[in-house]
Amino acid sequence: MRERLLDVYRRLLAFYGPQHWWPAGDDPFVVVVGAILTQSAAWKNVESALARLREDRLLSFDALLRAPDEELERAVRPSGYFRMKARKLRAFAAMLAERFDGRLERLFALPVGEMRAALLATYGIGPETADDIILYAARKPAFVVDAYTRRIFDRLGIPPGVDTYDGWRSLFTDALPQETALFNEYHALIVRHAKVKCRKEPLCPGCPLLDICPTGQSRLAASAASQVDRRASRA
DNA sequence: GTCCAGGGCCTAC
DNA sequence: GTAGGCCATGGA
Repeated sequence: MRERLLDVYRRLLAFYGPQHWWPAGDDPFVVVVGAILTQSAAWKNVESALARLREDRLLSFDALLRAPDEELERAVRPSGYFRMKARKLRAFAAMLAERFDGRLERLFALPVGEMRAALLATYGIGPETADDIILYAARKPAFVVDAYTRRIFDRLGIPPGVDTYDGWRSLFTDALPQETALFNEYHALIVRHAKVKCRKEPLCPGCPLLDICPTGQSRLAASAASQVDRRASRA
């Protein structure tokens, strides 16, 4: 499995190049806020919400704690689900204040398993957002599984042991070397690939995974066959 | 007008 | 334990 997963990774990296997701140097607190705001939202809308939060000087845990509901909601509005997301941001800030003296580095100093448990116990942080935060903000190895990951690997005929979030996650974490940089780039490449080629209505011609993808091959075979049919019926 | 985007919570069965 | 509804804006 390790070689299959690395093969997919190498193909995607060669085709799309590095994605530069949340590079080192980005403020980890902003990365956490972005991870929450991006839940079921387009990244462009998240950027506009982050810009408003920055303008309103709300990008700190104590500002998130103190800001009136309306102010916080107005700032995060562009990212959608704005009432829920304002509540989630405040819940994260409250957790940080209560358990870690408001210091992100204390949360991030925990062993990954404990950090993940603390995040999952926080309102609004589910498994994907928790792994997002561990990987891109704390910069420790956690593989982020999203709907794109499931779709792409399902089409590749690479199923998880169990069809749950943790089942999908261990498909990767059990087989791959535990390297933050690898997990970071792999997830970003999966998202890119899902947007460019492996969409709900996939664009298989020219796909870098085509020769290892049974779904893509059968699609192309079917479309080639239907072209032959059309030519035959015209003749 | 319809669909979807870097999910998670809550309720009902 | 899980299927289904709900949360909501902005761009294609």
